[in-house]
Amino acid sequence: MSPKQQRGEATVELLLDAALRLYGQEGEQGLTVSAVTKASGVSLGSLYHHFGSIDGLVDALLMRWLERLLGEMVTALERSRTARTGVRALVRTYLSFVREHPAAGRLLHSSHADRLGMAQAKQLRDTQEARLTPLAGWLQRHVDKGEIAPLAPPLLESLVLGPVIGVSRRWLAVGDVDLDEAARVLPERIWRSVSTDGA
Amino acid sequence: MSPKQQRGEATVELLLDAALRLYGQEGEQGLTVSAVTKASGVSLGSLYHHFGSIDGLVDALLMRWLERLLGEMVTALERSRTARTGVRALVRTYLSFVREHPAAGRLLHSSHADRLGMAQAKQLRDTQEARLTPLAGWLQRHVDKGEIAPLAPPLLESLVLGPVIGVSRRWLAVGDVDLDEAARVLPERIWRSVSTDGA
DNA sequence: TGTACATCAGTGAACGCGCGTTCACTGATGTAC
DNA sequence: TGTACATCAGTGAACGCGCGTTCACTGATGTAC
Repeated sequence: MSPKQQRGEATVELLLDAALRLYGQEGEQGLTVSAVTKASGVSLGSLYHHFGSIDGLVDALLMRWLERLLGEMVTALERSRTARTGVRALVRTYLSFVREHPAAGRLLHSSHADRLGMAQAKQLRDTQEARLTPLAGWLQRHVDKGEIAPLAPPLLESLVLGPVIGVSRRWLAVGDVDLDEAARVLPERIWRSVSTDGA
Repeated sequence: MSPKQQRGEATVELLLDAALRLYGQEGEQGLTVSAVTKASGVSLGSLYHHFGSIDGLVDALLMRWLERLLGEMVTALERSRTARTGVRALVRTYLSFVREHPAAGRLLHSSHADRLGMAQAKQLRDTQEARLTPLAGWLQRHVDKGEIAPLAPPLLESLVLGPVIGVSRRWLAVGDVDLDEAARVLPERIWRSVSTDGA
């Protein structure tokens, strides 16, 4: 799957970069074989040599950016000692990632991502295990400590990431939301929704 | 746009129903002209007579179901007196809508919906004005009363609907979440995140 | 009530276009001896 | 260090398929007089 010669890696890089650029400009319908080859300057045959199909290329692109996002989130968590600072850091990390990589953000919210999550849930979890294990572990520790409410993990995930994704999608699609304000306000309110304390 | 003879309405109904059914079974790529005509039994020419294009049909389908969802949410709100019961009712209404109409839920979360929201934000707001005005009014009233935190409306919307959409998407795509548990747990936790009270 | 006529609704063959993919081939790279 | 060779990487013409759309036409409906 991965190139065994140096020039191969450069080609793969050119293709993935061009694909993301196109996705940012044109959306899903911009990701055609001819558009990607033209934008990257790489030949049609090379694309097929490295990715096998256009879906293979898109899957690889998704994986690459999912790994980067998860990597940043794990890093943010590892710097946090309490559950509260951790949750707040997650929220801020996600928002700044999307601000910095809007096209990647769009991609990760797209139906391609859903399709990948559906078709290859197991494979995805294997591939991203290095990222997901620390996340799950951190969560479990703070649930055990009684700081985070003992809900099913998907519910906790939705409570934390749901509003962040909502704001991100809106910022990307409509633009009528202030990311700075969101980064100021959301972390504490989201923390409230998953903490054990309170009302 | 809308049919001027009775039999026209029936045809439109057949087409929209078939399209939703296909979308539920096959996803976006199932929504082709030939698939819709075959599944509906309606001729190709009739489809173009009523909708002008396949995108026109999909847009109409989206509008129809968006209106139904918003309608149910407005109804739920009108039955609620306090901000807390209102927010909780919104959450539960959304979840039961998705449970009852999974294909429509998928459609409303799709990139088609984003595209519509982006391209026609203004037109959408005009078309759905009858639904959106009561929602915005309800929100403003309870912000004024000091029950709901005075945040920008898109942020409030994300805090309330974000987790619900997150859970719905996950239920639709992966299925590893219990909607009953979500309906039990989420309303109160979401309420916490938007209420003025507390920590 | 009857008739003429404009409009609406429905039909399906035909078209062209752009898509993803294949394939036979050339050239570059790295390795074994 | 030199050479032979297997493998990897890159190339682009060609293909076929399914897509959305057009269009000339027939039939049904409703309305005016």
